[in-house]
Amino acid sequence: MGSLTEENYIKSIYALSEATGEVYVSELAKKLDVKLPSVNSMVKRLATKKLVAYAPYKGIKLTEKGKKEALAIIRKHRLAELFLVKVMGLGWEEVHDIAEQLEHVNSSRFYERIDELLNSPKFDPHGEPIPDSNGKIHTQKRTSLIDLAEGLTATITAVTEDEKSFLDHLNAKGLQIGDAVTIKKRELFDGSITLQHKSKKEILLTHQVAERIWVEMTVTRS
Amino acid sequence: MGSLTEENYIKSIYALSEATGEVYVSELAKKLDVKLPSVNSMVKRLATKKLVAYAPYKGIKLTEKGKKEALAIIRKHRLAELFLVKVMGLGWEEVHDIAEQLEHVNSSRFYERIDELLNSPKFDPHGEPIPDSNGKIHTQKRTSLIDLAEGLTATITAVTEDEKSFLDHLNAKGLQIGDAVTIKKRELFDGSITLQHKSKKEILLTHQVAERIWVEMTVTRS
DNA sequence: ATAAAATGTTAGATGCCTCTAATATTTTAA
DNA sequence: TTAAAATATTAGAGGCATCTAACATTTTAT
Ligand SMILES: [Mn+2]
Ligand SMILES: [Mn+2]
Ligand SMILES: [Mn+2]
Ligand SMILES: [Mn+2]
Repeated sequence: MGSLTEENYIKSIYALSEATGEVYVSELAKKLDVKLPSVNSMVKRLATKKLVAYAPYKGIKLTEKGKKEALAIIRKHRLAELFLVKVMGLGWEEVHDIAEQLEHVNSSRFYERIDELLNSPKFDPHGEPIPDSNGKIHTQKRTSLIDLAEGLTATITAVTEDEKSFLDHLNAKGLQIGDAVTIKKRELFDGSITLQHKSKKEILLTHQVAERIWVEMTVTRS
Repeated sequence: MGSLTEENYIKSIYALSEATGEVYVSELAKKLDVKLPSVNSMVKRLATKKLVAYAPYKGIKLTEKGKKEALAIIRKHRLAELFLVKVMGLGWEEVHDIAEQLEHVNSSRFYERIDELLNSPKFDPHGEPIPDSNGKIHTQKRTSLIDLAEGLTATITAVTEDEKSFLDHLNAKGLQIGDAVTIKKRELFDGSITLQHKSKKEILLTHQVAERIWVEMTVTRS
């Protein structure tokens, strides 16, 4: 295992490569909030350790070894988040920051027990899939709320952010994973969406918020 | 809060000062398994930060600020250990190493919840007192097994080590905190002790082991 | 009072991780 | 095809935490 810093680089490279394919040194610098030369030298170190392959102007790519390490850290992060919610009773909006620390705990026993206590869970509290202990991850195809036509009903399965401010916002709106929602109105002007919620309340979401919410279409029978 | 390294220095200084009064740079070096000059420069840094007062050849002393920080870390360590045993179902012999990592987690929510779930516990799984959130700690006067006369009965309240090998040894002997034991025989030659245990078995302990076990005299009525 | 033992310091270096300032290369767009 | 934009590198430095090698001071025991 590498240092804490190294682990955070690997994790960020993985996340960015999922989102955008290539990862540029400059992107990584922005994500990690460090300056370019810092990233440059770390990427060299990671390349020496065969954790990444790097070609300037072409981007950084994790090697198999790097990918495996990334998935191990993500597994620990997500297991920790779910544990904090299910076993310790914390809110889904407050677990990410703690998991950022717990993901670096080096103890197979600790994570074995968490996995057992949660009965080998498949999803974290934000609907993100938890890689299994071999690093296998089930990526689902996802539909965003903004891609749903008026009148359709769907179930919220995940959100793409675990930043506290975003989750606080959803809490305030009364939205949770598992909730069924119907698209009442889509505004052409600003992309905002009005939902009909099980609570009978109508909920207005801006485009910015709605696009971060993933849903699964509710099966409709004739 | 300081760095992880700094926290470990503070904690070790506290532990050594409990055991021996003064703490010499050389002692600390041995305990932390680093060389003298490393300790020398760190102690200077800690002194700059007003965490310790240091006089060469006289020893290192924690300031009030340093003591407060030490107790906060010890509190987190011991809460974590008990949590790992009581909530997560790990054995008392395997929790110390994990707690060494968890004690550095920076999250008041995390430790608040642990404290609540455990109902503000007073002792860790090895019988060590848990400082309260203000750093107040209840130090008990302790009697070692080796100071008990033949024929007396006492209850095991704590052990002075949480090293795995020592606890594995006690597990193998079938001894736990809370067990009542009677001194059957004390050997003059090597200081070893034979116990009568609730399990009806007789247990032989070397001096080295017995001196690390604390007991409370069982009240005897006439 | 002196020598021995215990305790501590300085100098100089290294690895990790970061920075600013200056410069370089590659890609893309006019 | 050249200029602009995007991307990246080098040089030189600093803080933290560690080391080895050499040297220094204080305490203690004789
Ligand atoms: Mn998270
Ligand atoms: Mn999550
Ligand atoms: Mn411990
Ligand atoms: Mn303990």
